[in-house]
Amino acid sequence: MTVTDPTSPANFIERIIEEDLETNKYDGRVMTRFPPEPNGYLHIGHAKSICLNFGLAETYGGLCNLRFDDTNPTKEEVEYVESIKEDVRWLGFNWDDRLYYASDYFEQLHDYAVQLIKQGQAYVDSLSAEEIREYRGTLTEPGRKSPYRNRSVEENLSLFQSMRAGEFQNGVHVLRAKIDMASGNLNMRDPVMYRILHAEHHRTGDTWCIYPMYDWAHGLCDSIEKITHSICTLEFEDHRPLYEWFLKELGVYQPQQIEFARLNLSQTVMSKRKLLRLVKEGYVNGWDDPRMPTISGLRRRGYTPEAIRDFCERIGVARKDSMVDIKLLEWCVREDLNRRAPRIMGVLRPLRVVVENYPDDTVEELEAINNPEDSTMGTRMVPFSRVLYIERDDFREDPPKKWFRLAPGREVRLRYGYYITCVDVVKDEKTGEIIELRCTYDPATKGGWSPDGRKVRGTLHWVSAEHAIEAEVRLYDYLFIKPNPEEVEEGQDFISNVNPDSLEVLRSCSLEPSVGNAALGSGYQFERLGYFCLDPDSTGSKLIFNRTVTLRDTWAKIEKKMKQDK
RNA sequence: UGGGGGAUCGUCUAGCGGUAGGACGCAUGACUCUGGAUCAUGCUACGGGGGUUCGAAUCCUCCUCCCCCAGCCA
Repeated sequence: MTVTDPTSPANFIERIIEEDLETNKYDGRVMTRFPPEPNGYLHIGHAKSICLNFGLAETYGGLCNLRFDDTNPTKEEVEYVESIKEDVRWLGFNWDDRLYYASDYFEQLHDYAVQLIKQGQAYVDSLSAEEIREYRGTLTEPGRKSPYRNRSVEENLSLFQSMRAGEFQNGVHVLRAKIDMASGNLNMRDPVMYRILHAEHHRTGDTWCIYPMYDWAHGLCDSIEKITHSICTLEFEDHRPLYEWFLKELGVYQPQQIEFARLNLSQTVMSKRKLLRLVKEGYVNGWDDPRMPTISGLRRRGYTPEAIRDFCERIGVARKDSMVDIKLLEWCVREDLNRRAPRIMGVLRPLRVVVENYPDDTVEELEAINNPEDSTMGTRMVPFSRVLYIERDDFREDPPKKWFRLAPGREVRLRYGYYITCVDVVKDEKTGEIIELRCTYDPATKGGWSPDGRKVRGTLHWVSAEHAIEAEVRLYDYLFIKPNPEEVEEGQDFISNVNPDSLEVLRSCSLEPSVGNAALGSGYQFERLGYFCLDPDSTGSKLIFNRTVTLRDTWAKIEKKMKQDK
């Protein structure tokens, strides 16, 4: 009970697979697939599915295919295909040469449809879309049989042939499976297999004007690819009987469909439709906006594939609807970046500090550790001079209790530098705004140590004004103000929960000179502030950093608690 | 009032007839040249009622609540 068996299955799907392996159900094979529809960008919910499918294949010595479910040419585009491939690859998964498209199988799918017609199990229906809906019945009432349901095999064959040949306009006919109009499962009430769509397909062009529906195509694609475990989300549970019916009636190889609960993440939305709305209505700046839960957004934000994979592992796999706290995602990226990100000093809201007793013609290079978690990352030199910037937040004219940082008369340590004491505060005469601090330093404390061993609680980050690199920094907060954006007043929708302050742009930040050669996307820890990465909007003359996530901020908690206690 | 699923700490998840565990979160403390990291300690959980059993989160039964399905979307 206290020790987890490391070889035991991590979730119910692994348990099923292990049982199948034991009973030799699929000759010891494990074959999965990730089947996105190329009609939008991948998000963190897809990452869960990707990690699951590719991960399962990996742990059981199987393979996972990447298959585009491109059966609806009116919604799908090559652009999405490319972005999906990039995202899966970036996450660290490899499909080798097993890149497939449902459209690769259109001819086979068509032949199988002909077979079903010949078996008397599919028919061409000529009811309109509205009529089909009416005939389908409701949740509590059975459906009615279409008047076209008893067309002869010959007539069905000929009509279907004409459908394929383009002799009809959109919507005139459909091909339906003949199953059971009285079934309690609506999916079994003669589901549509093919519809007429005179549309250009991103891969097959105008070869086809009839396109297979999901239920018809998906199971057959799985069957053709000899998938063993076809993993999908809970809403397809009702489709499983149909999935099995098609394959059984056709007498072809039958994988098993297994459903799991999709990921919901607090403080964000996950449906493509809603994400699209955020983009279209300008609440964010595109699909890769760092506030978006898309893979491309997370990547731009500075999340690492390792962090995302770790997250997907930690959230587990089950059949229960749930909402994962976004704080777990944040913890995962901190955990990863803490180990790997080089540290630098950067001041977001600079406050000028003049060290009065420091010579104004001197610059010292002080040694700083690149990563205290990893000594192999070495050290670097940072310049120190008479005029510095510190963080405005690190100074209080009238400090509260437990304040370790700078205040009039207080002494603090400048990280890797000297101890300084604030001796004067210079203000703008008109506005009263603090524009400069006058300090003195103790030359004996070079490097941050005092020979007399006196205690200094506060350590501040800083940059030398003369040497600083100016940069823009974008701070991000949650996109929605509520953990569950769907929780709204009557008559409102999730848009009413958009956080108006999810983006704060700081245009004159000062960073230590060593970040001048920062590489795109690589993460840094700005000491005491958080993790940041260079944004692709950067140009040669202007650096732009995104804040990936803050560091844990104990002081903020203390301050918050003190306010609450009052 | 059809069909299909699901209910375990605040959150996610383990458990598969034998003392309900882990992670995140939160709280407190230790340590620290990042109020970071780390470490330690703690935190009102088995939806409810019956039953079987020496023993039930687990098996049976009744109930309650939640989710999904009426696209020629996936």
